[in-house]
Amino acid sequence: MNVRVDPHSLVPPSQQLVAAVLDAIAAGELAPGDKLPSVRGLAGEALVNPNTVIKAYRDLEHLGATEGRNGSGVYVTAAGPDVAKALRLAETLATFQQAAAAAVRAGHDEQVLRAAITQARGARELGQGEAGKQRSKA
Amino acid sequence: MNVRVDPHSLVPPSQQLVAAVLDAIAAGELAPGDKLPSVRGLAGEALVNPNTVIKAYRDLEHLGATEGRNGSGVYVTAAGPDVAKALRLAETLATFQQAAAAAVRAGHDEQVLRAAITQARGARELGQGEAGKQRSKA
DNA sequence: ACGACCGTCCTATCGGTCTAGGACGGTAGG
DNA sequence: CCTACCGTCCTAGACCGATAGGACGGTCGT
Repeated sequence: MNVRVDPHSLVPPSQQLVAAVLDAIAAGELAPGDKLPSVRGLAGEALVNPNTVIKAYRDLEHLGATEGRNGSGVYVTAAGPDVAKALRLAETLATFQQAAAAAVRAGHDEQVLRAAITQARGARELGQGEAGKQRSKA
Repeated sequence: MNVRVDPHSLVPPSQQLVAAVLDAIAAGELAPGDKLPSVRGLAGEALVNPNTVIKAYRDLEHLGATEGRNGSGVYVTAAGPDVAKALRLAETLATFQQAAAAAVRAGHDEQVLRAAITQARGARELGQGEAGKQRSKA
């Protein structure tokens, strides 16, 4: 799972962790019933405080994507993939609309923006292969 | 000028003010030599602290878009429009690329995204008329 | 000269977030 | 049973940005 956390970003580390976990669930990297990394383990890997991971896991539980079992671990719920995908669809569309409006307002040519989309799709198809490998290996 | 500041946003109020002023300069709403709103006036209008406006004005001066004259006011520099346009072009393209990549990764159809661009362009052409009126009136 | 307005600076405080470190009880495998 | 690991909670502190309020000197029209 992608656990890179940028401490200089405007979006707080805990939210970056939430997004990373949701991405992993939506991508099928974490399936329902799978156990998430331990609080201390993920904290060490992402170089953040365990309390920050706790907060992220609590947010994920409130979203219904995961459930924590005391003393055992945090697990992906059956509804996890649906929740993660729905959230990502809504969020990314909203931010994309804002970004598109801002870019158009700044004077960017529509053709340049379309090219950026095509480029993003191309870059995605390359990375998609790796994700599939990781899943089949798990 | 658009001085709406969202206190709940992740981007700090001072940066929102910077963006709003740059937008106004890039749109021609504020021409070189024009005086920006007073620190206290803008603070009252945007419902923020005068110190927050001071910080925004200082950032704008560092960018080279404005210059403050002690006791008189803050004025748009000759290079202001160029600076503002260049900044907006670079910033909006970067955020657009990120948003596009995220949207594609989330599974959005390329056609949906293209439609969002077209829609943004349509919305812009409507608002552009007002901006032109305001400028010709000034 | 005077008064209103201006930008600037200063100190103190508050709120949110992350960090630090320790403690508790539950779970599970040997 | 016992040990290791787990999630959870707590207190305390640091940090950053915005807020609050006051003070200073410069500018400009009258």
